[in-house]
Amino acid sequence: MSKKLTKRSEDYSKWYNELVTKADLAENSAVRGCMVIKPYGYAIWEKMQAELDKKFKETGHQNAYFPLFVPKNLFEAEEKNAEGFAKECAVVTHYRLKNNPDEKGKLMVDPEAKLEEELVVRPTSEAIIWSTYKNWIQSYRDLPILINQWANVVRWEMRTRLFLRTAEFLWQEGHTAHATRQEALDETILINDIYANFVENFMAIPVIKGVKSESERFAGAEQTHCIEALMQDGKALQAGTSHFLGQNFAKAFDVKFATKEGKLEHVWASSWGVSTRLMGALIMTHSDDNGLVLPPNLAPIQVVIVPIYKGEEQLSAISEVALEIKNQLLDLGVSVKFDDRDNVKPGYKFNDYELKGVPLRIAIGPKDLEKNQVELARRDTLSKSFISKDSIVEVIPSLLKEIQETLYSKAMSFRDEHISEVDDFESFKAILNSKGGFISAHWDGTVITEEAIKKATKATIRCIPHTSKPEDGVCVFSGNPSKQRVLFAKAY
RNA sequence: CGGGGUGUAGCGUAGCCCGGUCAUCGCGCCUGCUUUGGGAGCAGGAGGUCGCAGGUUCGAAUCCUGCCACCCCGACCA
Repeated sequence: MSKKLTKRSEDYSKWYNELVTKADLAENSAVRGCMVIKPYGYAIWEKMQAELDKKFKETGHQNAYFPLFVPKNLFEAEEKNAEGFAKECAVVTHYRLKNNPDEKGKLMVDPEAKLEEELVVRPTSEAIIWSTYKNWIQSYRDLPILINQWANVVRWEMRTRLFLRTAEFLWQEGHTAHATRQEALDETILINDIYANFVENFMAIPVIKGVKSESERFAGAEQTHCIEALMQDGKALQAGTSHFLGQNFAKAFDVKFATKEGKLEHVWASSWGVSTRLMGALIMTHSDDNGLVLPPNLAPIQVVIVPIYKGEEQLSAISEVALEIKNQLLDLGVSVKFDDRDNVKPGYKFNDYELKGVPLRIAIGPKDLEKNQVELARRDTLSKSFISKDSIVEVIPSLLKEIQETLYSKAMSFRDEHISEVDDFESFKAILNSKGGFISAHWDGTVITEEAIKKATKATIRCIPHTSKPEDGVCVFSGNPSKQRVLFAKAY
């Protein structure tokens, strides 16, 4: 196995796969289309979870948990939703195995143990949750219901990719019920804003907020709000979605409530989610040929201290200083690792922590002890400098903050450089195939045109941005009149 | 599900056309010594049903058939 990563510019997919496995985030599982998230990767996910969970609770949401299995008759209740997910459902049909009489030591599915009602492994939980909400809601006094669950879901995708599209993935899904249309709409937008703030401020990934076109909308939703990010290869990635479900699920599951006036009405709903796919976005937005680059807010290790020494004596002298620094930083809430492993050399450690994206590295050797200094290296810029040992406590926290901001603004300028305003289809195709990124173009609003563009270019409408101003123009494909620009891109 | 490719030690691989000391090499792992300011060196060592099941043959990693898995490109998707 070569020590260096494949270069990003040479083979983007290969670079990505190597990075994910070599940085110890995750690996392919022996189970088809599934992945194993390793401790280092999971630590990052946990930080993301904690931050999001805090935001949900601050806005009045509660966590709960619903079953993994959805009886088929419940699943099919909301027709559009069922239809949208039908092709990718794993289904439990039996509940027992038995010894295979023809092959010793082998098991077989017991044909006697066939389930009368098949169980769908949830690809999303609207059905099971709404069948439950039916029992929880009688009056306007029971509303709103603001519930989130952290769970795994299964979608039997044809082709999978670490973090971005696995057969099983972890996510949070919120499911809310409201008395009025407006309240449900407000919730939908509130959550999309929470997602945007989280992804921008914590993950340092700039996003575009908008709504999906009809054909890209969640199955069973009236409106799908989303945040769209741009990866370094010029492809877009849907980073989160928040759906306004109207009364579709309430009608499908017959969920009604008595209003103040004593009338019976169907409740209004939203659902929303982000998944471990965000890990993919994190990796693809910031990383380089040396490996992962983690924003300090999400880095499980923010600072690593590497000693450089000959012999026991030097090591113990350096350790003393290193541990003093470590404790000072821990007191400031900075997570620090002192790597005093003796079986690998400093150069190995330097490369290893660069691969793992640790934002700051402190190296301490005998020369530094003499000069009362340390060597400080930034992961994002790969630059090194010497700072006085006594200034560490001031420098590090502000530097971590600076790195966080630098990563964001770097990603932001890359993103902005890759939004092209285009008015004819030839340039549309040319730009899409040369520099990629988002293409802001007029669209006549029809599904037919959207389909035709997708067929011709593989680009889809990522969203109709909230910032898109009304502007008269003609559709880049059909030449029909258009009222505003939308964003196209090739997407993951 | 269509088109292409791959399966050899924990990882990455050579060998396959042309069957016969062919199981190769690198990384990693173990032991010892020397090393330590950007992926250490030397010496010794452990580790393999050559994806699975059949077949052809005196003899199969190599040829044939079937199956399985994975990867890439389409269709599908967060």
